[in-house]
Amino acid sequence: MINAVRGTKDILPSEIPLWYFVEKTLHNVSNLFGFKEIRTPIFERTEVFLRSIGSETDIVNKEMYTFLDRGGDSITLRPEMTASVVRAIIQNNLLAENSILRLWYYGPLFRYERPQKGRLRQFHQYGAELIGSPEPEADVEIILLAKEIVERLGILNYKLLLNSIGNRTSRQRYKQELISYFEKYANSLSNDSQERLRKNPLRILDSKDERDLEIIKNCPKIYDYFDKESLEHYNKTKELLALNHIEFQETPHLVRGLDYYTHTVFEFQSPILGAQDSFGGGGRYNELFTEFGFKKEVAATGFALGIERILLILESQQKTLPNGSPLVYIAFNKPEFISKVFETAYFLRKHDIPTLFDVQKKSLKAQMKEANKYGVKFVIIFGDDEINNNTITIKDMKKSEQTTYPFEKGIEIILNSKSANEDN
RNA sequence: GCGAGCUUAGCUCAGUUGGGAGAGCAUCAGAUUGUGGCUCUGAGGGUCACGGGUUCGAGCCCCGUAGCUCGCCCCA
Repeated sequence: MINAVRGTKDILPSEIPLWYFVEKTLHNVSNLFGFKEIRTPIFERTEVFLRSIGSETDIVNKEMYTFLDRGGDSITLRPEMTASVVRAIIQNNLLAENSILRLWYYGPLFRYERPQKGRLRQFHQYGAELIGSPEPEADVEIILLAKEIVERLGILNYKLLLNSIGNRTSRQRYKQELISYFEKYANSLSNDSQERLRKNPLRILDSKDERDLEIIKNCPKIYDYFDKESLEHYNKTKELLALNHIEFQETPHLVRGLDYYTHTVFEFQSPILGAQDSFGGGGRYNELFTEFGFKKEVAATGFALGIERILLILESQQKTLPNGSPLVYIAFNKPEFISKVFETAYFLRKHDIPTLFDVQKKSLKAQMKEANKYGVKFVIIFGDDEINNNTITIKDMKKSEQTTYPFEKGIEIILNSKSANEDN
């Protein structure tokens, strides 16, 4: 037996209704906020991600699906989408005609990691980017969009964590202070954190190690190193969130894993997800466009949601949706009646009536069983009597009642029942 | 990259000092020969992950391999 590769999975028919529900919600809310969809290729030149994500991040160092194509170019399956979107904006010159862009995206991403609960090698994200505004209003609009989706999906017991990591100069100053602080305790830090001290000291703040936590408790606070711009941006953001009655938890140690963030960062968490409790997150990335070599700075802010993690949450909340049933099953008695069956099915389908019938030469009884299993509303029965008299027997499966009509009349009844059935 | 646990029928699992491979659900077929759901009867389906070893004998003990799951790192 050949299995799907590690960390990938099939989305089976029984799961599709929930996916549709989530996708429909994403479309609707994006639309409500005036965001337009953008679709980019699922692979890019490796350079796109090297520039944006940060060369010291784990994503770049050990998680990318990178290969040389037949032309010798280094190609990478996208591990996130913001970089692709920025590349597409620049390449297509989308900022020439708009000073601001409201974009959303949805699709599969790839990261080479050990799979575990809520973590796959191919997974899906929805994301939205508000590009062209440095104002806190934009950050808040993004958070409002995220929250509206989360609420409409019916996710319970989630938390919104908020922090700011300031602008570049503030962060540089803070980073220096952090390094000199942690160096004093370098020998007491966990191995992971000693590594972080070299590569990305900010991430020590996010450690779960108990020894680290003890040391982190008294470390310098980032807010003390903010310059005027950073402080004002952060305060204004919090103020606007309060204005919108958004509850959040200020989390000074919230540091996200991608290097391109500035100022606002935030994360949505759910307790049911276990070790990976974050199902969405984002923040501001004012420096990403210049990283790409764009001629001027473009302020931007955005977020992404992990679809599989959202589905885990919804499943834990027993959220299920019915799989749509065909309306009509045509059962018949003798193989030679098949021409009548095809003819009737053709007509009904032309009139948008979902119709199916047996293609295994099953007994009438077995056909009824199958009809029942599919949950159809009506079974049309063609037996000897119906064929000989040009009639049609319609059985209402719910009421368990059946009536024989002249053929034309019976068909009319089916057509008329469609509108009444449409709300499921 | 590191650590732990699991792997018996399509699915969920039971298998008690190592000696008969089982249940429920699902599937299929019957229960006055045109008709589903409930009930009853019956049937099919397993090299007990794979490969070695110990033993008269292994699903059960030992070693190895693979797969899955969970955790660390990191992230959605």
